[in-house]
Amino acid sequence: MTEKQENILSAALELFAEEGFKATSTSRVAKKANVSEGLIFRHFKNKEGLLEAIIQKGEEKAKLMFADIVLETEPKEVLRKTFQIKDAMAGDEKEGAFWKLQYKLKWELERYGENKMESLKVALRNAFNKLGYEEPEEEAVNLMVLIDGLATRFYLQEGFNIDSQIEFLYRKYNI
Amino acid sequence: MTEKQENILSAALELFAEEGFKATSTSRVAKKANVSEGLIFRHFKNKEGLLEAIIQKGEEKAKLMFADIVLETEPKEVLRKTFQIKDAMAGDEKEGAFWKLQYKLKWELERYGENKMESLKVALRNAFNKLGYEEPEEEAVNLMVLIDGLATRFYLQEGFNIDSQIEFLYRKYNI
Amino acid sequence: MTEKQENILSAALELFAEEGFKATSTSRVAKKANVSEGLIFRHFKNKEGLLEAIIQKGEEKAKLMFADIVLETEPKEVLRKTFQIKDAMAGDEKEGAFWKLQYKLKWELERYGENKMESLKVALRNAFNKLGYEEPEEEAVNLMVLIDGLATRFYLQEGFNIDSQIEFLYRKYNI
Amino acid sequence: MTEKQENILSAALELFAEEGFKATSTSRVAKKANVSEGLIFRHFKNKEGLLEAIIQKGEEKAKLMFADIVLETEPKEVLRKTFQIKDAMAGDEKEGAFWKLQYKLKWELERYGENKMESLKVALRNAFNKLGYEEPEEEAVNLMVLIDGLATRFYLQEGFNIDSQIEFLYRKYNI
DNA sequence: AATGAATGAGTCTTCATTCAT
DNA sequence: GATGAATGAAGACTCATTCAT
Repeated sequence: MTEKQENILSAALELFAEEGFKATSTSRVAKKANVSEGLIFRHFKNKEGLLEAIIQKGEEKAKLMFADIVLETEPKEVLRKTFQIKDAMAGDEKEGAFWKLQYKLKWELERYGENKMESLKVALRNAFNKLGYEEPEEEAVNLMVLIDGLATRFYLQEGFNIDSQIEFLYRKYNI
Repeated sequence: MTEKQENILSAALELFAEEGFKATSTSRVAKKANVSEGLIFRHFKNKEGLLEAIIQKGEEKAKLMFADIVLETEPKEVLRKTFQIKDAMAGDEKEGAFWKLQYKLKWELERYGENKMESLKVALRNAFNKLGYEEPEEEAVNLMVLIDGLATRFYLQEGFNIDSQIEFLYRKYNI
Repeated sequence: MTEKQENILSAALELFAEEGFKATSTSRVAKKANVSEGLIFRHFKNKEGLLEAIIQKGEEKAKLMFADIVLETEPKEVLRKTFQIKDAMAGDEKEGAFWKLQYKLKWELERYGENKMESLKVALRNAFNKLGYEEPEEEAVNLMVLIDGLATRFYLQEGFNIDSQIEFLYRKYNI
Repeated sequence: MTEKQENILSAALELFAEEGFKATSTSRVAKKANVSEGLIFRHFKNKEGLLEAIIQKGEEKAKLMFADIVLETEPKEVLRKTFQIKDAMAGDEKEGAFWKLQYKLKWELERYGENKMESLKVALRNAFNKLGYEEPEEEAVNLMVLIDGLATRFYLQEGFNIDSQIEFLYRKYNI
């Protein structure tokens, strides 16, 4: 992967996350990456190919994060680590942009199955089970839904204080 | 408001909700509304003017719904009615499309302040207060965030069982 | 059919006939027709749609010409009229261009069935039959093949004297 | 001439003959020849240089064929050998493609003078003269025109029975 | 000799918008 | 109020060609 290829990838990631996939023109990506427009197509074939490449690259990072949660045995730690997803979302430009892109794409393309979340659900269900919750399955789903909501607010509602809200959840879940 | 104007409005509502604002061309709106493309601009000036008109029209419906919740004094009823937002989201084509559009636009344009939700928050805070919750403000915000998450799932995750999840919440909130 | 539409059509006809279909850019057609490039697509949908429109329009002219031959009962007159196809090929800019286009397209796109020539073959076979030729079918095909050859030379070989060659054929066929 | 150079040449020959010169991209030639695109330009300078090389290589083959006809003294044999051009057109992939390319290019680029055919005309004129035809010059031209027509049909009209047509000509010319 | 990265000009096409009628 | 013709700018993508290695 040449330097220019990397430039394209990260320029596109930021622009897609900021403006959306359709709304971002390949010419703007090229300009931001300081690259001729044609090069995008030579390397990624399509605008979609470009998107695919971005996603695939990020997916690996995501898997690592989930793996860390899934392997955790201490139930409270599972919950705590789950809430730390927020740190990824608020991470450096590239990491944060990637997570924002995930949600943007969900809404724009209605693509991206939740199946890759399945392992997280299993981990959460186990954790809630161990913690004695009566409906661990529902609790797990509920928590994941809540995280989608938090992401929505975090990315879209200017001034939303996600930290205080997460602290509240720490208290609520007693962790 | 002539019939053709209405046609344009509802055609645009559906298309914007389905495909997104940018991705929907005025020509497709015109075709779906059985109207010449020029007419859109005569009536709404802009593509954005068209969006504005849709939003404004829907806003009124939304206000009515929130008003009903805000005026409610029985705290458990406040919660129950809040969860009934789901029925609106699952409503007939136009109502459902309108709510979907709200979220789509949030992500696409990152516009639409939450201020119109402020009244709902107040109502929920009061309700949680009356119900003896220790942190009514945080509980209110938490519930609203949860609703955003539920909407995300409802619209995007094929096969998501929102009803069972809401029933779970009924139990959780003991209503 | 507005004036601009006609302009597009005849500009395209000339350019396609001169340079070929693929080699002619829609932007050059637009420029030659004094028209915005977009208009081509509004009226003809595609570059191919434009070609289709040209062909269909010319096809009618061709049918008329063949009809005149087919209805002729005097066999020598049938042959004479067949050779008059040359006058069409050498006709005014539009007519000449149309016939040239036919051959260009044959070679460029390998499209255009000969079935529309079938009626001409029948007429020629009958004529040769009446004139006592022993193999009227083969004579008919041979003459049509010869005409393809003449067209090839007429359009491509600078300085080819088609008239003297046709006069020779008049003598050969004794007409 | 290295092996890769040969690969390029024959890949280009086939593609040009199949799709036309303009319609064939250098990238497709490179792909078909299993060669980097740059190599085409290193060896042939231009896309046109590539064409030139193909033509020049083929020209030699053509000269050999014509030479055989020209040196023939028996007039009927001259005619017979002329009709055997068909065997070259129907020859193996490379030989057939080369002849098809000749005609394709005639129509696409309107290049390729007939002067290289001049020697064939002389041979035919002599033959017709010896055979006692009254207008040997015109007969010669006529036959060559006919061959262009036969080529047109052979390459473009699916199902055209060129053999039966040539047999008919054998009878007609009494050879 | 050979590659593969890189480019700039050009291709077809779509889009929001204007205007005469 | 309503149409449909018309446009200019921008969109994704392709192409012949160059150049460093």
